[in-house]
Amino acid sequence: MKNFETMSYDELLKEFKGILKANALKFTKQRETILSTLYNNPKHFTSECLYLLVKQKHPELNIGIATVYRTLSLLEENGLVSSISLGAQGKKFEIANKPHHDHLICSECGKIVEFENEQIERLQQQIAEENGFILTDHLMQLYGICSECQKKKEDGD
Amino acid sequence: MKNFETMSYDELLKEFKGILKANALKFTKQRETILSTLYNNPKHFTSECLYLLVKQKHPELNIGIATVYRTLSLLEENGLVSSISLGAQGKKFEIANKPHHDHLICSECGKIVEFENEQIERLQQQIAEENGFILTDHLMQLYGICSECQKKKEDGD
DNA sequence: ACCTTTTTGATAGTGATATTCATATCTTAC
DNA sequence: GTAAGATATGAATATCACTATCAAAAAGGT
Repeated sequence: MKNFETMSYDELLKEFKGILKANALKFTKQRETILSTLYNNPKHFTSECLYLLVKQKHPELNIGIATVYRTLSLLEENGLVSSISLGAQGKKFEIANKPHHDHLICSECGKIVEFENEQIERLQQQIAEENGFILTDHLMQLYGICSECQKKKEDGD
Repeated sequence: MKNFETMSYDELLKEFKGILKANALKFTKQRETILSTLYNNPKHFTSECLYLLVKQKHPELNIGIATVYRTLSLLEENGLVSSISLGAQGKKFEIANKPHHDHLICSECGKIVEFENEQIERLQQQIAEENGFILTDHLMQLYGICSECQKKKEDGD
């Protein structure tokens, strides 16, 4: 898979158009708007949340929720967007123009901190090999209480 | 949270009764049967799958799917069972009387291999600390293709 | 601009899980 | 052991996130 790290929006868009052409798919306002919204808001969106934002910022498009789901799947399949499944809080998407990273999540306030650790990645690779697996992906989420919420708790007591 | 590792069934049951009493909940045949079924079948169940097994083994209970969901939630909230969310293949539950472990999952056939790696655990702890978090939990799932599915793919081509 | 193909939004459908409610079952107090 | 008061149950229904369907609209090669 291509590496989209630190790509500018123009480069990303060019990449997207290439993918569309290669698959005989069409470049539409809706698809472009979803991509640019994700690019300009580098945070974690649920499908619903992204739908509401696009609807609000671009009412003339009259975008449908189905298109958001379809486009997110398309983008994810082609590696332009990545997703994480947070149990109760649903599935969240983010633009994949950042280096690979995992997530540290505050159970109290939902704050997400991104991190990256090569040593863990190597160990994961090793574990997969030891079990005869070809590693294709992984999910690592650390849950805890962030410093702010720790303070709040102390004050509360 | 209490540590339920390598607990015998009697101990587990005593623990469960204690939890029920503490919350003014009742000890019922259904709840007991679900706990014992999980204990005696140390594998990963979907709710549906567990429902079918209990229904088959204990037809006299005439258990309802709603009770299975309710009981699994209750057990999970109290740490007696743990779950993992596999995107497409649903949520799976297992009894939590085993040492802590993570999961290596085959994306093709859904096979789950359990593993444990102290070095990764230590690194996770360290990452949380560096970010000012108190680590309470983590989720680590490695996705790949198991050796059997690798063979099948080769034969198919 | 035309013609073919793909995309769209609205709507209905799906599957997993949650809720409702009348009845059944448990626990406690006696 | 039994009655009284509580919670739990199963069946049915509702909900939620997501997917499929379909007629109308838009894209893009010519």
